[in-house]
Amino acid sequence: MTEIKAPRGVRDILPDESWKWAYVLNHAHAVAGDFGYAEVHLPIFEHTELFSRGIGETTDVVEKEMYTFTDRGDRSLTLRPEATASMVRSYIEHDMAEAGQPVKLWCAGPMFRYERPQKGRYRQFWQLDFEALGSSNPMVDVEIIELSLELFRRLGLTNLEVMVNSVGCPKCRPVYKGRLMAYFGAHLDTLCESCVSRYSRNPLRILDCKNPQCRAVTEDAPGIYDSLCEDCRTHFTSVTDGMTRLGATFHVDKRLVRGLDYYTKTAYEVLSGQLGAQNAVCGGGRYDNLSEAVGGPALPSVGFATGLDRIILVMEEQGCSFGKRPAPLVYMIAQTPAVRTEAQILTASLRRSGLAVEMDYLGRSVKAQFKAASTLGARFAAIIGESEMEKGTVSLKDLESGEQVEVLRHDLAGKIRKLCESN
RNA sequence: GUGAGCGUAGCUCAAUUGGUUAGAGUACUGGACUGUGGCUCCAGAUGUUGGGGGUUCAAGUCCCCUCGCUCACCCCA
Repeated sequence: MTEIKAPRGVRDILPDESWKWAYVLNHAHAVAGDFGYAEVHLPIFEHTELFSRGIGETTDVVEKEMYTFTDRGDRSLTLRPEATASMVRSYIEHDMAEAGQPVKLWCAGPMFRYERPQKGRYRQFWQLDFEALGSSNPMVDVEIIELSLELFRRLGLTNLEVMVNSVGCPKCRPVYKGRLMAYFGAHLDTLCESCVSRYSRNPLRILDCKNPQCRAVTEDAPGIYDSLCEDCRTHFTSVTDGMTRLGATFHVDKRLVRGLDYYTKTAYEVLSGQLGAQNAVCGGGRYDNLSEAVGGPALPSVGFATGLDRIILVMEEQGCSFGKRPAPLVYMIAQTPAVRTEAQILTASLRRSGLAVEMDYLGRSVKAQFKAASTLGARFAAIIGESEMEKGTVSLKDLESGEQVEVLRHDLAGKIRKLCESN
């Protein structure tokens, strides 16, 4: 029998790494609290229709990256490739319009896209997703962007680039699209093969092609600002003004477009040079028409998603702190086989008083148990041997200072606490 | 889906123009130190060389297929 391995593009987050994930998630919880976003837990699969209609039939995500399957009830279901559509679905389904607007929600969890794995890109990857639903106020756009930046600030990330743009709305985007097509139509022979196909499907995407020849052409392409309608123009100005007021550093990038159809007005990305080709740590923007696209009421909203795997990758490359790796406070050492049962009783009683305690189950030598205590990063070793057994005591060694005291068994937890406080 | 590079012990890597029993470091276990960690020394255990086929007297090494990993295109978090 051949060894079964994890499927391509998915991975195990093992103890060496999982504590770092917890660190980042803790900060996400804290920031969400400070900004007034409530956590929700959404399903990992939805009706395929939610994504095909919400994200857009002709997007790459829907066309070739979804994990779609039929269940036993013959329903077409899809592992979520992103969370925004589910958020909107949930808002509509639970009539959140009744609550004060905007409704501010966030969630964390795995997303699934069938793509060729590479640095910072997995088939199952975690996103933190924040959404403010039910407001068209540009100040909410500013809050969303500031929220993402504050999270990165608290995590100690540096050298991030914030790119902002407006992608217009159904009123003015067609106008811009027309102007783009008129422009690119005259340059079709110089564009790369995929840009030629983009020309007919979604000419805006030609703008972020990395091909040098295409870039040269897009350099002189008409910018979207001249085509924006009054509403989109003032909205965009309000957003950039708001960010400037908050002291945020950002670049207006007229090439920034989105691969998902639902974006309107504000689009933004946070980039890091540490991620290789997959350089987006965070992406988001406004999506005033997503709700209607999936059959809901008008619901102007703005939000962002950030990749947890990528955040951690960048943090590691930048040498950011993840706090302290969890370690036992006390390692219980049994000198002889005869006192092992006693060691377990002591371990249990310390744990019941809320202390992190570890002990040996391999019957290893005292020396090896001390070694394990050091390796695990325990602050104290509690030693119980024949003489302690007789006297009803435990020896307690501070592994940092090397000092050792002998205390009565029922004083052990108190003594440990006292030593922790005085230091 | 396309392209390039790479698969040897749990991990990081050796192994001459193809050459006989595939090694070292690290980690692990034990000992030196029979009740005390980090340092040092000694000993022990560990492999279908990713899998399959071919060439050859002989394959970890060369060829083909396959699987996987990595990076890039594409797309995005």
